[in-house]
Amino acid sequence: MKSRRPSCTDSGSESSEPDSKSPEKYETVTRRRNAANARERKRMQGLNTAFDCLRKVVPQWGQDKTLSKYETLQMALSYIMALNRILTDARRHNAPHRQWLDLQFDCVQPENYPCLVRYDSPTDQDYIHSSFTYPFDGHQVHA
DNA sequence: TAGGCCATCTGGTCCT
DNA sequence: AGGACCAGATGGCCTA
Repeated sequence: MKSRRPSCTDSGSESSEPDSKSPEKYETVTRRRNAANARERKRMQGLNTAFDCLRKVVPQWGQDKTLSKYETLQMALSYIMALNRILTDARRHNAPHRQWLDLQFDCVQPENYPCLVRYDSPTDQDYIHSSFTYPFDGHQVHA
């Protein structure tokens, strides 16, 4: 995790000038602003923690570079749709053998990444690739 | 150097 | 009144 923002002081509010007519009011405004900044920082950190959790669950091709927030959301969306499709197809084909369903879930387990899937056959490979369509091109979601 | 991504600050709005 | 959430602005870091 990068630590940033060396140019701005941690306390913030240097740039803005609260009403300086009353020193007390100035202090109150400054204190509240700093508190709000701290809360916002904490909130964003929580959000980033959530993104990190999501990145761990979501497939990630090529581990050299972490997904951006936008990419993570897109990937999560695509991942959910892929899983949903697997379930739908299982129902449609009446899934006579639970083994089949297990195989599909096996194929999209995160621990199998970055390859994404464990291919048992060329057919499986095609199926999963068609199920999982993260839109690297143009950030479009293909349903 | 430009563009992408990000952290932080800030003011506004809504809710408790 | 104060906290949570949000979006815009700003500036730093990194990579092609």
